[in-house]
Amino acid sequence: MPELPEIVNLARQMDRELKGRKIAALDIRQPKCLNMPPGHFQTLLLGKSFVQVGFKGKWVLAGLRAESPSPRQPSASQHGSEARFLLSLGMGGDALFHAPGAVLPDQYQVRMDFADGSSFTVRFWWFGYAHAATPETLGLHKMTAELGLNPLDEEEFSFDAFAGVLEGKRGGVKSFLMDQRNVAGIGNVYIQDILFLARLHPNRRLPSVTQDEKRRLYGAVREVLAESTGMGGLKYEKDLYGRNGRWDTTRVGYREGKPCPVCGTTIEKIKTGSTSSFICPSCQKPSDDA
Amino acid sequence: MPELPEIVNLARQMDRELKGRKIAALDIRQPKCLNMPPGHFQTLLLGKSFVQVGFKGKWVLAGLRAESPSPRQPSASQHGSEARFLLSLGMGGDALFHAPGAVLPDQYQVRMDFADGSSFTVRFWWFGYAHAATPETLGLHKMTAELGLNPLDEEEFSFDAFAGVLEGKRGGVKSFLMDQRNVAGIGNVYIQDILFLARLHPNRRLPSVTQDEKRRLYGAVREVLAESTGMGGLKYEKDLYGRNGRWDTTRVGYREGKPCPVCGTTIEKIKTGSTSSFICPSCQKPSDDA
DNA sequence: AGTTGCAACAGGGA
DNA sequence: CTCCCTGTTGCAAC
Repeated sequence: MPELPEIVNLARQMDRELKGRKIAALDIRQPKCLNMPPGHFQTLLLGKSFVQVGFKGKWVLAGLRAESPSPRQPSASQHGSEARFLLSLGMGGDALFHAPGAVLPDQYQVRMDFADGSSFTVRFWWFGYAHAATPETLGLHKMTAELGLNPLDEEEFSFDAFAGVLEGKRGGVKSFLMDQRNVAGIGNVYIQDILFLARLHPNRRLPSVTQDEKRRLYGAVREVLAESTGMGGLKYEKDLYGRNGRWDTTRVGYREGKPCPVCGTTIEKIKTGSTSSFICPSCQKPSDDA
Repeated sequence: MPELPEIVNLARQMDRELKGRKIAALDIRQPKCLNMPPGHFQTLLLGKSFVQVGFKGKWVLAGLRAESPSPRQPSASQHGSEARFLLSLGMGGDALFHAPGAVLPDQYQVRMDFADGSSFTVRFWWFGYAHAATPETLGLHKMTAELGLNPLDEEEFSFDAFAGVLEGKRGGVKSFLMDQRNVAGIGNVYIQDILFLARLHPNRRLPSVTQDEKRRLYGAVREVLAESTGMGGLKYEKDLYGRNGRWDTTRVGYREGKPCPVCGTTIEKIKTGSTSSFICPSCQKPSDDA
């Protein structure tokens, strides 16, 4: 579940399903994916319950709290009672909920067992992170602290805000959108259809992008991400219950050799920096500077 | 007098000529070339006498001291009595000594008048610096503090030291030698003949440079710089007394269209990054990676 | 299919 | 023909 639409849906499901569940046990099979020694990680999370689950870019951010021994105690006196759980699926993988008694998968990097017998397993295909923090250290968590605009938030991701982040940048349009410090949540899947809809070549230099093209790009980001989010994310990715999404890269992404849905020209796969891009050479012409 | 051979000769002459001379007045016509407000600059240098003059890369470094009011006073008690004068001619210019009564040039950025009526003028063609420091702040002077090996010092610039600085670097051989943090004093004039003698293309990647080629490169650096230093520097540059040097770029530097002195092939002028290079396309073949 | 950190590189400015 | 600073790009690592 790499990119923003999948993360949004996963976080929403986790919020509903995990809220109130108390972490009774932690099975950490790959300590390397943590940001601290396993013992410290356990100390931070064990015995705490999920309060709410949200997202930030490609990260799931969960807030947990220890159940107050005396409910009338003011929260200020509950030292160390709050924690944050931060999850990044990296290049893919899944995060699954298992009802009490359900069969657990063989492979996972981290497993949480809840007090009621249900479980939560996290499996990475490659390079994922299961991090923990306190409210105080959350700001020091670089991978989430420096994330840029949330493209699904209409207030935050206004056209003016988008144009403001673009201001003065000189690189290519693809590397700009994939830099999580600018806009948070776009990866190498959704970028393909975004650039196709905006009719921009991936290597197009930002200084030459016109106001009209900025508008198209802005609209394409919103359209593609909202569309997939509404369809439960990519059809190749699984949600919290192992169900696949319904969105497919129906335009150009990963469709080399097939015809462009607009003009019929054969879609090409090209190398752009260290990543691959899929373009319609007719709809997304390289510019003089691209 | 941009590069090391000219600076070495200038510093040597300044050491002999200026030693003991006391700065009686300072005429600062271009405050931008200083590293502090003119008033502070004057406070540091006025009334002090040159003690010795040396060099570091393309910089002339002079030590000055206030004459001790009581010669038997230990130096530790003479607070603020020492100063450093740092001079960089940038892309060219001259630093001239004028005997008492001599006619001064019309144009200069900084003029020093000495107590005996003699003078010293500094003129930049472009971007030069006349800086001052105390013994305490000298280490904070980034432009001189981070300079690398002195290629004219046989002890310091041993082949092993040279190979040590090369170790692990992955860029091109020209940008390596022109980076003053590696070896200090080589600019775009001497680099041309150095690379020609070493038979290396400017863009040759360091990881592919063989031990033999490293030896050739090391020898070429020493040979070219020592040769020019012994001839008083470049024939287009002037020394402290306005006299030109005798060294010319006799091999390939700035000789596009003329024949290579070794094989007769026509010398080419090529763009290498942001600087120009002059090569014999036959003697300095580009490698697979260059 | 991702992110970091570093080295190398390019552009603008003094 | 110089240098510094900044942003960008490429590479290796996890």
